[in-house]
Amino acid sequence: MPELPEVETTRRGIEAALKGRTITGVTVRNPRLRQPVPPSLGNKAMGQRIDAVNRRAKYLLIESAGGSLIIHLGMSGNLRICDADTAAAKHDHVDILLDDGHVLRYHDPRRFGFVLWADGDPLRYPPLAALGPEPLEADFTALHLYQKSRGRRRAVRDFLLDGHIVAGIGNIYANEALFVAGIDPRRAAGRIAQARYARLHGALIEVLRAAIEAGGTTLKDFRRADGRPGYFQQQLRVYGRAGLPCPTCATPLRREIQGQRSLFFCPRCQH
DNA sequence: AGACAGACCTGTGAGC
DNA sequence: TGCTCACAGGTCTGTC
Repeated sequence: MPELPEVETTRRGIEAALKGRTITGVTVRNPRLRQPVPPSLGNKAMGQRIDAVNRRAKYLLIESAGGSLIIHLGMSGNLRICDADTAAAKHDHVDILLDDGHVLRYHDPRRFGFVLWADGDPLRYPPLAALGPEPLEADFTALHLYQKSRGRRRAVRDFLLDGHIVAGIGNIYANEALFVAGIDPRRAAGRIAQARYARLHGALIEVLRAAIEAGGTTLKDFRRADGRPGYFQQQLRVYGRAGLPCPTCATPLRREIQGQRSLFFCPRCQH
């Protein structure tokens, strides 16, 4: 499910229910996530008062003075706020219990996500420390993209998916932004001119902002914390639309497999 | 250093 | 109805 807009939508949806609350317990129904839920998670989290709910790339950081929960939603995860007595459904793997009788419930059919605990600054957790800039923060610039791309022979779509270059871009929004910028997703990243990276930089920001505004994209699994879907799928220009007319020139959109993942693009508008 | 395949999982829809 | 196959929003690990 979740790329940056979906994780940010989730963050906004759970923040008010968590902030200022104290964790009173953790229920783990199935610890076998992509990284196993640590046995010590409950003891570490118990009694901690939640100060902030932050996001870095696609990671959610639920922070307290004594440490932080680091939650990743993988491909099919979601988080909901519900009452403690709400019956658990299939794939509801972890509950974080709160002192007001609510529960933060982690649901993930494919179990590609995880729930961890970091004792210190969660940004020092190695996968987080290695990430590139946040695309909606000021340190993400067109120049950064251009400079990082020099000498790279990989396709620009795969370059955008690399979190070390820019954080949080997944396959949907990489495809969408490349369409908006008029760039062929198969083109080598190192062979795109600086002016075109300026367009791509603007397109990424525009597409991500619009998707957050719409509450994310729900293709299948994604739900906001209150259970509602996102609505950005209605604004997708190319993703999942192979064979349908290009919104600009009406040429049928094309789908190709590259690096084991689908590309969607207009063969006429993108070069 | 960088590029790529493979691994981890379950569910769904298409085609037969 | 039921089987098999392809495919899905991510990212870590290992190999060349």
